[in-house]
Amino acid sequence: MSNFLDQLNDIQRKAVTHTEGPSMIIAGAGSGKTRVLTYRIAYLLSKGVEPYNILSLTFTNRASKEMRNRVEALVGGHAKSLWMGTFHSVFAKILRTEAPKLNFPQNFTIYDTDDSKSLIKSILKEMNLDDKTYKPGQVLSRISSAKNRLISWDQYAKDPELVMEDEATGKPQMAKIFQMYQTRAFRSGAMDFDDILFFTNVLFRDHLDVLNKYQQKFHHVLVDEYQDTNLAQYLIARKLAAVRRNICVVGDDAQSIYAFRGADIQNILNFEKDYPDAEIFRLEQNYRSTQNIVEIANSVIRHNKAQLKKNVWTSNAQGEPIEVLKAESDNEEARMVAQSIFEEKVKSACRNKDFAILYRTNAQSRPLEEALRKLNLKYRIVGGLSFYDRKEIKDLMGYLRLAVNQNDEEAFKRVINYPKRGIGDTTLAKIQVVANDNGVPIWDVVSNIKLVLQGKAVGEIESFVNLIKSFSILATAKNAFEVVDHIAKASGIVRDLTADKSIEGIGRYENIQSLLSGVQQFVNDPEVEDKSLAVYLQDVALLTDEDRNKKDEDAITLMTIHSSKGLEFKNVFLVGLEEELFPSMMMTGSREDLEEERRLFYVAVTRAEHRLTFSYASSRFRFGTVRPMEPSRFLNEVDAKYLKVSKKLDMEESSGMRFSDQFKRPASKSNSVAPLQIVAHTVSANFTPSDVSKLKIGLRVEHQKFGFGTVQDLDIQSPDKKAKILFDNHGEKTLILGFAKLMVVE
DNA sequence: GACTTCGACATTTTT
DNA sequence: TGTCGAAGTC
Repeated sequence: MSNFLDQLNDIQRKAVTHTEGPSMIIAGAGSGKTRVLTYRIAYLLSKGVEPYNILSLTFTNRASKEMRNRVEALVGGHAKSLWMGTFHSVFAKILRTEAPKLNFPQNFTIYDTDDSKSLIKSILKEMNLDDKTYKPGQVLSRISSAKNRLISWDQYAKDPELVMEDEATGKPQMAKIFQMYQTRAFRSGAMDFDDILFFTNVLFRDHLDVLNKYQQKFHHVLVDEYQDTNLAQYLIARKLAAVRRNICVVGDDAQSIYAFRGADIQNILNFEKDYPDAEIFRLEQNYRSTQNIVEIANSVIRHNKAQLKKNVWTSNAQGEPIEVLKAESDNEEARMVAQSIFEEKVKSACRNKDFAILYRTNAQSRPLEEALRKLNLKYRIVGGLSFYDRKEIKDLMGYLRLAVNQNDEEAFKRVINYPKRGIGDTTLAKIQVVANDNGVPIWDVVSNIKLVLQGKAVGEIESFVNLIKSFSILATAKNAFEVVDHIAKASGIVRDLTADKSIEGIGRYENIQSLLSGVQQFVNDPEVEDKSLAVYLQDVALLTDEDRNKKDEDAITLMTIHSSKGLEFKNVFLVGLEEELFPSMMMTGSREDLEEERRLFYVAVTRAEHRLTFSYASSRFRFGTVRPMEPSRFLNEVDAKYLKVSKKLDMEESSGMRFSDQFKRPASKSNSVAPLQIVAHTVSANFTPSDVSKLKIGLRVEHQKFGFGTVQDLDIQSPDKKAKILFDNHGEKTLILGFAKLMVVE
């Protein structure tokens, strides 16, 4: 028992053994955070705490699965009864038992984002609103962020500030849509992702007996990735820990990258205020990466203002410099990356799975895939189009959901006419109107369809209703696999798919088979007690794709930086380091947004153990055309002494040059594909950079590389002072004055 | 009601 | 690029 404590450094051990009272572990990247968490749980168990009295919350299924495995490795079987999972899965489970208290059915459906959007679309249509002003995605994220802040629709409608914002953006009906959305979801017996957290809060607020039950139950509450909690999650954790006060949060403010989803970095920054008696542990030694990588990460994150004090260091080797690949196009970038992986594999006998390619957006994966395929390098893509997003899977899931919860409107609309049974939009619209007018679920209308309609549709609907009824009866009687197997056939989906002999058709059929084998696994899993379809659906609704193909095949990993959080690789390629792509165009507006992008960059860099490679291209296929790209400002922020540029550079004297200047290129005049002509500028002999304060709008200036130009605009308020300059030969550029050297021409 | 065609459109991150 | 919706046709 004490032996496993020996595997920890001093601070780690203190963090593990300090079990009474609140504590916060600030865990720098690669500092053994998961190890501390799992050892802490193992330590608690060894002290006699029962596993079902420990609640451990994570953000991703992957993290919770990994933690469970590692705890199990330490303490064996009784790790199984730990309450360990994502916020969403743990509280969906609790809500399932407490659902009647909130007037939700026990078998409530969980709407995914598509369901939510589709519901919003129908509401817009019914309200006769234009879905161009009210973009469903935007409406949803507005509703979502309200719920993350625990604002209900009626509070929303009463909030003058929110209403004014909506009026200012030309969306006065937003509050009404919000109301309709909640009403309809409720009527469908459905919660979306945000509702799970929102209604957990409602449950704990309105039913103190329930809150008390769980407060007594959970002697210890652990929260991983605390910097990513939103208000709803924060309050849940705080309430649950309010009585016993054994709350331990782990996080790294430098890795907070989910503000767009309502995460509030203040939660971690204010922990000490919330719990003045909290013990704080700082894990600052990085065991993962080389010195170069750690230092380059530090040098970038230093540009951020809001941070907790910490000093990440490592005793690892210096390591290789960070290589920078400079390409003409996205395709060339991809080829260079693939080539580099190929060579490194030969050189250092690495395996495919030692490599990861990280990018900002999923769309960037295509050229990379192509290049890897050409070199016969095996890869796998994490994220992107999920298995569960595929049409055929959604169709089948629609039937399954209906079998469990007939009020599920989105499922109903999805399958009522698939496979085709002659029930079209017109009929559906009529039914919808009746349902709305009477405030009842669609199902109530269709099961009494004769009262509403006549004609040939009636027969079709009746047989559909009977079909679903038979599924529903089956669903309570048999296990999930038997039910799904039957429904796949009886619904006609299998027949429809097997009729299609095209390659895609066969693929779709295979996906159905693959879903079936997933259900089989679920049924065969000895840890699953209740093998009903209802439980299966609850599980699967919160699952993402990664959780399926967990096979550790030997493949290069391609993924977004976001999904790389928490992982590590020997060799990391961070690609697409270009302005407007990374940092993303949408994130350069405010300092907060830009800082989040910088943290994202930090996360990417710190995934690497030995070797880190940056790459960027000077043109990229985006928005349907080839567009010229500028190197990312982040390249200018890293300390140049750690970098090694591999491609030949623009010939330039190194004397007095900052590395960052190497990344500057003239702007192209048009969006043409042609490589850019670099017009060299010979610096005047007397060139001495002028002080920033000398700059004024309208003045003539000289730049080392861009030559002469006129100052158009100045921004010396913000931390990175900028000047917009119209160069005679290079067009307009916005320069960061910290790097660009400008001389005022007298 | 089903199927086709065309044009507009937008492309950040995810439980 | 590829998806989606609207409009037109059978």
